[in-house]
Amino acid sequence: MHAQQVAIGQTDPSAFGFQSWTGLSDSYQQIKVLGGQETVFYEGDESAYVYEVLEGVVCCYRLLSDGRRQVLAFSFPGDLIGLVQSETHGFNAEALKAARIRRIPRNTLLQTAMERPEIGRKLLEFATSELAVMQDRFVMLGRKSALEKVASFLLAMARSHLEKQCEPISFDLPMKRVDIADYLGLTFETVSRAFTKLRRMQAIELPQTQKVVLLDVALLKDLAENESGWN
Amino acid sequence: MHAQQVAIGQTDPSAFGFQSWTGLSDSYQQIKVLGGQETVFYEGDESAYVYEVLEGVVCCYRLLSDGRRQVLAFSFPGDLIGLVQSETHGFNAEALKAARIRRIPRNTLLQTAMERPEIGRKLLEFATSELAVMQDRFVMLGRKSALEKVASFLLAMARSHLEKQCEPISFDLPMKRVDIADYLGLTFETVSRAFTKLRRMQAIELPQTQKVVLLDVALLKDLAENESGWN
DNA sequence: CGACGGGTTGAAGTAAATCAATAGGGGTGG
DNA sequence: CCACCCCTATTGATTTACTTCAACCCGTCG
Repeated sequence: MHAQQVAIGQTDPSAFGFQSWTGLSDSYQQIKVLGGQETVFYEGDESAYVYEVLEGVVCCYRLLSDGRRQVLAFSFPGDLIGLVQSETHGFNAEALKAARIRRIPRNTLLQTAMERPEIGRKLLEFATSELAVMQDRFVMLGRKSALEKVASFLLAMARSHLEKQCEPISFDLPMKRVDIADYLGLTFETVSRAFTKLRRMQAIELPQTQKVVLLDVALLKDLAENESGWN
Repeated sequence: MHAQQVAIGQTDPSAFGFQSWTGLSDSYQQIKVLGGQETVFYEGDESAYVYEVLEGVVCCYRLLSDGRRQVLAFSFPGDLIGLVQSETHGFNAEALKAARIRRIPRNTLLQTAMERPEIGRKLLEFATSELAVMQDRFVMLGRKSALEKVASFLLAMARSHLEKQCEPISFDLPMKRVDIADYLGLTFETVSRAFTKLRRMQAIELPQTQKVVLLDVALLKDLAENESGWN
C-alpha cells in the first residue's frame, strides 16, 4: 500500500473549501488521520460533527441485530459524511484504508450556511446530488440481478477514470468482496462468481484481487441495465 | 373514494409555507389538480419546477428498458418532489388518487433560498431528512426478507397514525399491491402472500384490499427487523 | 513452516420469482 | 337490476437465482 505515503497530515484545498471559511483549518486538531479499519464514528454517536473525506475511502454501513450488514455508501475525497438533522448518527463510518478526514462542528457549519448564502447553496447542492445518486441505487438494489449489480458497481467505481482514460481502464478497488456484497445486497460468494463471469465474458480482467481492468465498457454498460442473453 | 371531496382547489397553508414567500400562491395557475393515474412529470422532462404535494399521494418511479419498475418514493402532503441539480427529472411522478399539487419554479425557489437563510435552512433540512429516510430504505431493500419488508412498509405507512391512535390502528393504503411490490423490490404475488401470512399471525387484518388494520404493532416491529421464528 | 484472512469454486438448499388458475369488486350497458 | 367484463388480488405449483455450507487456494506474516 503505497497510497498511504501521500501527504497525509498536510493542509490542502477541499472540494468544499470549508477550510477557508470555518476558520479552523489551520488548527490541526480538526484534521484526523485514520488507519485502515479505524472508525470515524459509530451508529448512535452524538452527531456534533460533520466529516469531510480528504483522502482515502470511508465505508458507511448499518448493522441489524442478527449481524446482517448493509453498506450505505463508500465516501471518497470531497464527500461529506454525517450531515443529518437528528442528534445522533444513524450508521457506522470506518476508513477502509489509511484516510485523512476533516471534522467540522455541525453547528458551525449550519451557522455559516445561514450567514453565507453561497455556502448554504453548496450544502444544498451536495445534499440534492446525493439524493439523485441514491435514487439510482434504489433501482440497483431493488430490481437488478447479481450480474447487473456488479457491472453497475464497477462502472460507478470507474466513473472518474471513464472521463479521462480510454479502454482498457485500470484501477484499484479499495474495498473487500464482502464490502461490495454488503453494498449490493448480495453475499460475497455471489459477488465473486459475478466477477468470474465478467472475466469469462472478457468484460474485465482481475490481475490481482483488488485490481480491476475494464476491457469492454460498452458490454459492461449493457449488462448493467439489461442482463441480456449471455450466461 | 370520498377523500376526493376535501377542499381540492382552495388555498391552504403548506408544510413549507412556500405560498407565503414565493408570492405566487394567490395565482391559481401554480396549483394543479390531478386525477388518479395522472402524471405530474416524466423522466427526462425539464426540471424547471419543483412540486409540493398538498393533497393526495404521488408515486415516483423509474422504469428499466425491459419494463422492470422501481418505485423510488411515495410522496405525501408536505413532501417536495423534483428538487434536483440536473436539468431534467430522473424519474416519473404520477398521482395515485386525485391530488392537489403546487408547482414552484426551481429558480425562484433557489433564489429565495439564497436571499432568505431560514428558507435555505428549511430546504436543507428537507433534503437531509430525505437522506436519512433513504438510508433506512437501503437496509430494507438490500438486507430484509419479503415478510420483513412488508412489515416495515406497513409500519412506515402507519407512522403518522402510530403517534396519535392506539391499537388497533386502521388506515387506507392508497397504492395497489404492484406499487408496494415495486417499492419493496418484490413481485405483487410475494407481497400478497406476505399480507396473508401477517393476517394468519394476527398481526394485521384486511377488511378490504386497500384497508389495513394493525392488530399487533409490537409483533410487526419485531418482524420488521428480525423475522424471528414463526412461519 | 503453519496459521490466518481473503478469495474462488462446487454442491445442496431455499426464498422468492414465475407460471397458472381462480376469485372478488366495481363499472358499464343491456 | 342483472350480466358481463376488466382489473386487481389471492392462492397454488413449479422453477430459478441466489444463499448457504463446504472445500480448497494463495499470499502474508508471526
